Amino acid sequence: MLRFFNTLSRQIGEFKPIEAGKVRMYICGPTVWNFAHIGNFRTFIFGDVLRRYLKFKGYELTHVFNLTDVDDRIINEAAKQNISIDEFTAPFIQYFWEDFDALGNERPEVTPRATHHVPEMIDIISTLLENGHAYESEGSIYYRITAFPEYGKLSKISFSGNIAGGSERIDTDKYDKEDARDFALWKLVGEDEQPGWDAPFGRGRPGWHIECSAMAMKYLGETFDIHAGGMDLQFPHHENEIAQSEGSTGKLFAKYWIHSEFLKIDDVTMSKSKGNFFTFRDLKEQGYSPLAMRYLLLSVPYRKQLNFTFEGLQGAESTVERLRNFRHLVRQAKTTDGSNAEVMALNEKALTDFEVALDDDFNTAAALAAIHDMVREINTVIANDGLKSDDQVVVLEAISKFDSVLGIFGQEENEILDAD
RNA sequence: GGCGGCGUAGCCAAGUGGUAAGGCAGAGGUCUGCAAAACCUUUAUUCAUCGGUUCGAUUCCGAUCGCCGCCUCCA
Repeated sequence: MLRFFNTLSRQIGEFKPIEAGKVRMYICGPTVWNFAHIGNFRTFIFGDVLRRYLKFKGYELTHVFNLTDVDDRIINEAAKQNISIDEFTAPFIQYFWEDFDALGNERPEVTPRATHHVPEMIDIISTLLENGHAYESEGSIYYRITAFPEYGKLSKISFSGNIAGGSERIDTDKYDKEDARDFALWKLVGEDEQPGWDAPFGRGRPGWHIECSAMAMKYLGETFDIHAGGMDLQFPHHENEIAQSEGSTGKLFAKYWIHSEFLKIDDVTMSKSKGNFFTFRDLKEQGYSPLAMRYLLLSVPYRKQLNFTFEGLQGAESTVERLRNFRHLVRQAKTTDGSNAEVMALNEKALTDFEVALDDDFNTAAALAAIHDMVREINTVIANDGLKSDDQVVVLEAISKFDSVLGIFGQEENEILDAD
């Protein structure tokens, strides 16, 4: 029975999809203004494991993973280079998918781009204007938070207690909003200014949050099962998505919310703004393998902060090598007919432990331990007694099952050795 | 100021009211022509500190210290 932590309820509970046997899931993807760093990939790799595990559990999955290809950073960078935002983002989109694939992630069913869904965003904004959840001010459109009493239900942020320590940031807003918390749905853009889209309420460009609402509801419906993303998106991004979506439909937006924790480096959050980040390419150039990076990022459960160190990455490299050697050893083992009860039992136990671990809030650390236990024990059997033909088959099947979820064994590179 | 999380061996890390999974690194050994791989043994009387509850706490409660995050663009 799959159980996991739902940010909405702040509790671990059983997963019950809206429609039996099917899961509709949305995960916030990258803003393609730069190379994604491995902190970003921690979330995306976890999302991939989440995706694969749902399939492992037999669910039919529709997984939407968006690309944000319009925002202030992109507009500014494109302007600096005097090119369109599409020209600016094109290479980063390509790099992103290259890195995403190289790290062993499966492509989601739908990977929409924000700029291709502006009409959908305009529709939602129109609805919000009609039903009083949005208003116009100086040509831009803002969300009226007072019209959505449940605002704050995801992040549990209380606005009654004032933010004495840091409120000056909110109050410095230069726009004319009814309430400091209100956020932009549509930003006014001049006639010649790019990028800009025509809407019934004026030429402009979408706010960040509305993108995800529009893409999620377009492909998954007004209510869907799981919405995931990084911790930092919990507020305000996800809170605002809920406000926009539920404000326009009057229905529950997402039933389960999952947030993955940060990657830290030297005990500080790895982020572009802090400048302390490594991209996939940085590490690749230094000779580290994608499998080791993936292993390292999965070795700590997703709800716990992970401190990135090169010592840890080096260790992951050794560990992955050991796992790959094991598979190779099993494949190569000279077998005799029949089966060994001990191996069969070890195999069963590993599969059970693996599933129990992941059923328990996606405990990848415990799932890996289950694999290691099996590897060690069966290595011993191989060293002492050799392998029976049936053992070989079931063990290879088990590895394949583990890897259908985790993706840490990688491709078979030494097929020549197994050519027989 | 508000809210949340964390503190387990050299490093990463799971976990439970009954006496510490797993991985990496280190040490010794087996195997091997050498090496690699693999295997075996070994590495926390102890789970930040101090109290409390309990027959018994790392696990529950309280306090303290330390670290991190969100409240502002960020996976």
